Amino acid sequence: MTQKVARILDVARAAGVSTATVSRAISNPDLVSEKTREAVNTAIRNTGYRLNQSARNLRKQQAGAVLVLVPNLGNPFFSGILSGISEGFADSDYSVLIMDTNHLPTDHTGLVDYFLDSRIDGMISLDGSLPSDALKTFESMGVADKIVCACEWIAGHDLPSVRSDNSKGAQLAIQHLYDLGHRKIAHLTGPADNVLTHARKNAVSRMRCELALPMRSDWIIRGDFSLKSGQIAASKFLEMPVELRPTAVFCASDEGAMGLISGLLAAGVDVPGDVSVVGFDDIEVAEHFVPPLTTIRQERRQIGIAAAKLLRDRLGRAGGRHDCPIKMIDVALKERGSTAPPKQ
Amino acid sequence: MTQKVARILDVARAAGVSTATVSRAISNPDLVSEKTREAVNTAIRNTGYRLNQSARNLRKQQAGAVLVLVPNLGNPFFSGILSGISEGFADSDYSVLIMDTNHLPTDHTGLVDYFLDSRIDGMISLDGSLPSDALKTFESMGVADKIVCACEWIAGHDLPSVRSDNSKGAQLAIQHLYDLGHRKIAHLTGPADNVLTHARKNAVSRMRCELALPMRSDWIIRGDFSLKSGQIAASKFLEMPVELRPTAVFCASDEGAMGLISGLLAAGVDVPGDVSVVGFDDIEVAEHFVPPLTTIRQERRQIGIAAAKLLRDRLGRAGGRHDCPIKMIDVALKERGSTAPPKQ
DNA sequence: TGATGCAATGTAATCGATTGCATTCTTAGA
DNA sequence: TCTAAGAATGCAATCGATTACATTGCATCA
Repeated sequence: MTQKVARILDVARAAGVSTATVSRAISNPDLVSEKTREAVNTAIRNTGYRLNQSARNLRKQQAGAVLVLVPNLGNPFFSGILSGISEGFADSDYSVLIMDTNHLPTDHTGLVDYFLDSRIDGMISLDGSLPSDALKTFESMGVADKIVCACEWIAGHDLPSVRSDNSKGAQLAIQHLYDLGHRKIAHLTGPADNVLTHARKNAVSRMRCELALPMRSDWIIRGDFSLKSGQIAASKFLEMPVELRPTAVFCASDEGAMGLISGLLAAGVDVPGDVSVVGFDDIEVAEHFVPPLTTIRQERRQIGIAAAKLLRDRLGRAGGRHDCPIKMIDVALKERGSTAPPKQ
Repeated sequence: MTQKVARILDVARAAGVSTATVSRAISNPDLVSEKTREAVNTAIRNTGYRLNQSARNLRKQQAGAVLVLVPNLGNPFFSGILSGISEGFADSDYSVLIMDTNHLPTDHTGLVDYFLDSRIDGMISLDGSLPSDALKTFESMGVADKIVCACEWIAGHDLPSVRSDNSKGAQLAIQHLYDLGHRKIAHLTGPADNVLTHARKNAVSRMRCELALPMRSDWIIRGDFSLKSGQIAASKFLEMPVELRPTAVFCASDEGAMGLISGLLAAGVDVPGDVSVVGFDDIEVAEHFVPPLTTIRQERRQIGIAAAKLLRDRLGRAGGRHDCPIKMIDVALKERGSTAPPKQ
């Protein structure tokens, strides 16, 4: 009843060749003759043969899996990237593991084990705050060249990475507000220790100089990308004397922007009537929000695909090479309903 | 320089025992003497030995991984469940793969391959809409008893599952509105073909009878759990003649509720002043929304942990048994700012 | 004609752990 | 003192694919 699954030997017998030939027909079709290849394929079909990944992995000394490290799975921003990564590995022999760094002990010991246990061959980190210790361990284990970053990157370590053009994004946002006529422009930042926060904040500062915009220190509002921090920003806004309030806020994340807008609307401050708001990310809900959010679109799926490609390249190679490509993905302004010219 | 990683044989030599003993010391400590066990452990520490999972998997004819099937990774509702599942497998030798069914071909062929290729030993599906064909294939392959459902379940198939007490949730919501004084209560449903939609809608109907609530067919608003469908529901609401409008809406999802509220607020209908809204799920943003959302809390993390436990039990057993436990997780009403007594 | 090279295929070792069976050692009971 | 049972351990086959190396067959060229 429970018929045994076919092994490579069964295929070999059915095709009248050796297991070596079957193996080659599968992984290196060029090495076998046209005729044999067909015989093998027929035999595979007839026997219902399926390659045993464990056996292959053992023999090839690989794990057949890669790990994606996500700072917070609950953040909808990451789904598109994961989707792209999955797609990028779909036609490969790698499985994609996903892990939330929130669920990891803070020292990331468990993570190191994954490599050590040869459960994964490589890693894509969407988390720029990997502890330096963990990275050093990876380096000493010789697997550091099997790690790539996406979206965020890790300051002080030369890891290949794929990222959006954050400077350009911030530039586009400020320029858009400027073109609408805004001059008093505030910035809601991300968390203090985040690389994206710096990149975006610096670009904002540069634009401020360039366009000779007025500046007040409380127009830099510290946030952390979250909805909640947006609401807090709203109360800070409301505390400002009316004449000192900015007429526009560029937020480093869509969630922050949405929280801010909710808070402002609830207090009777109209968006975009009284204040214009620009977000960053273009997460799914952005265009369904009320008002629909003007934001900087990140091509999340593309970032994922590019990161997958980058890692696959490195997995293929012998390793040891220490180049560190940085792939920049373009961003674009999505003009929607949350921005308008300032009241004069 | 690049020292070879220690194999079990190296440990055996260092401890002065056979590989069999080392293996037993690791996987079945009871079988070896106290003394040997210590010697082996010391040897493991000294050699820096790490078990090679591929080798173990090959020998034990297992994959060492389970797959979690998510209908839509972009939906923040699932993150807590994933977190629970990860936690439930943290102390096991299983890796957790996560896959979004959106990225799968609609016939789920790729999925079937995962089992066939012995890349996974079992599966947790958060998606109740797995095609029957795929399930039949699993049955004929004899792996159907390695599948459990969580949150959603699959109508017409006897799979073990973990789910929230949806009826109770709906009951609590309606009762809460009733207690506040509402009688004209509408229901924003989920997508038509979803098991949760039915469970919640049926419970609503039952409560309507029980409490002798008035009923109009347009008080059942068809939605699909999404933010957008909430906004659409808002326009439907606004189209109703004022005297026929419900004074409260129970939504089958938080996102739907949030979309609805946004739509209503934008049109000048106050929540909860003019209409009370109750959600379902208690996703993270719910309590940060404006107004904070009254909702039915699902213990997502617990669901995940329970599902992991259920699957681990079945992975341990020989298989073939055809019991089908259903674990019900309790829900609770979270009273927040989106509900209030109706205007009289 | 014989040597040479290349393409196609086969043989068998190998990856590293697990485990059925055999063996040795202990200890209790007769 | 001898036997038997049970505990502890070792030996060696095994999981299923890959691949270094060996072999065969054929075409080409001097």
